[in-house]
Amino acid sequence: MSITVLLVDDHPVVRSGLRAVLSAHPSLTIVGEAATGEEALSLAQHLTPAVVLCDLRLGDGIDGIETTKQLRALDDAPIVLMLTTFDRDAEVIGAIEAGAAGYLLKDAEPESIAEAIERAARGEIVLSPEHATRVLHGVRNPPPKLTEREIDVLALLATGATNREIAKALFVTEATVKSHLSHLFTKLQVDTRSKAVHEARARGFID
Amino acid sequence: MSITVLLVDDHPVVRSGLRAVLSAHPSLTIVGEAATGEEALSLAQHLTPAVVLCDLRLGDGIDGIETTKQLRALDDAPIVLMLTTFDRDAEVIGAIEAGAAGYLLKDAEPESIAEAIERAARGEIVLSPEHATRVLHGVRNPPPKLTEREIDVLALLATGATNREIAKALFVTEATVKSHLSHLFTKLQVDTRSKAVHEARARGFID
DNA sequence: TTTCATCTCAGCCAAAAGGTTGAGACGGTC
DNA sequence: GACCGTCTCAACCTTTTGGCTGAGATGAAA
Repeated sequence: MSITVLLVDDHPVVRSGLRAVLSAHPSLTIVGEAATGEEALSLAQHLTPAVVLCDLRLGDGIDGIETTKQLRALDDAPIVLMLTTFDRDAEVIGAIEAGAAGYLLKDAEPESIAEAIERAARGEIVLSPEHATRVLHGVRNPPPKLTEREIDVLALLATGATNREIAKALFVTEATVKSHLSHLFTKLQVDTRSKAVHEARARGFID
Repeated sequence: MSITVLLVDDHPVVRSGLRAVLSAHPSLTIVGEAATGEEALSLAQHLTPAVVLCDLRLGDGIDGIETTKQLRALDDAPIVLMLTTFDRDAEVIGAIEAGAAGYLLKDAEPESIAEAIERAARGEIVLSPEHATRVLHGVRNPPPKLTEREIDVLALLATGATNREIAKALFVTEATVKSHLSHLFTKLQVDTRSKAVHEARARGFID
């Protein structure tokens, strides 16, 4: 009995590569490909694959995390494995929270990708030791929840904006910006704007 | 007469994808694959491919730019096409300066990748209109040359370090750090450390 | 030799950033 | 109604940053 797999990646070349690599395994059958999250959801409903291999970044439209959430909410919910180029703490944790059964790096060997799919299909959680550690750590030290306004400030901060510029852009006073910044610093455990940007980047809050 | 192509990418999946996509074109013949720059140089000498399709980032070892330089210095120098996920000004210009005949984004359609190889093999320069514009712009506005010490400071700056921390790390006084920063600001045409980091990132000086 | 770039450092001053405390308004929740 | 989180703002103060000018040491290049 072959495991049915749906590939989701916005890069045609990567899809072809995965298809080439995985079709060498008789235990896997690729039943479809999607380039966007929307397409993935539509195809998953029609094809009811056992496993969806989904890129975290999907160009336009909904992202991999959101796609995963919606896939897992389907009636015949497939097992979802996230595939990505980089590994960021916040994203790994986000993927697991969204219902993904695992998180794979694209530079993995073809063998280990196939093996991961098989293990996931058997109901196992597939994480590298480092990822597993970080997910557990993330559960113990949950990432701080930033408010909408704080994220607004953070986004502008990352562009190098001064408090005055941020204030003007958000239609508030500098005092308000400083207040948000103070909270951000506390939540991110830093004491300068530059460190805040660095930390936020490391944690995956910004790109 | 088929165009011989050598694939260079550190991701096995991407190599398989390119092979699958390009082997559909009878005018192209893939004669080899390499996962590192060193391997690429060795194979290029033995296989003398007409075109080398080379990823810009190659994990460990020498990077795509350096690989390109060395490939172009060979006796039977192949035409080099850079393949990359992101497009950064400094990298596009760097690739062209290193002797690459073009710069392709990985999310390109398979058709356009094959077409680009054919055009490059005919001696054309393959750049998207936006890239061409930016390369020309880069020639008119050459990117500022940063000194070693300035890059040291920049690297620490990007981690959110204060002047005092940078000074301590580099075994100089804060005055010296401020001096380097002043020069950096002038060269990057910014006026705050945060903007400097943002600008340096945008220009590809740091990741 | 002279010139030039680089790296180093100093002092001065104004502007920006950061810490602290406190507080009003609003909406949702218990 | 009381409580809490969020967003908003203010005053006060210290530290950090950035602009400016100037300058000594070194080494490479013209």
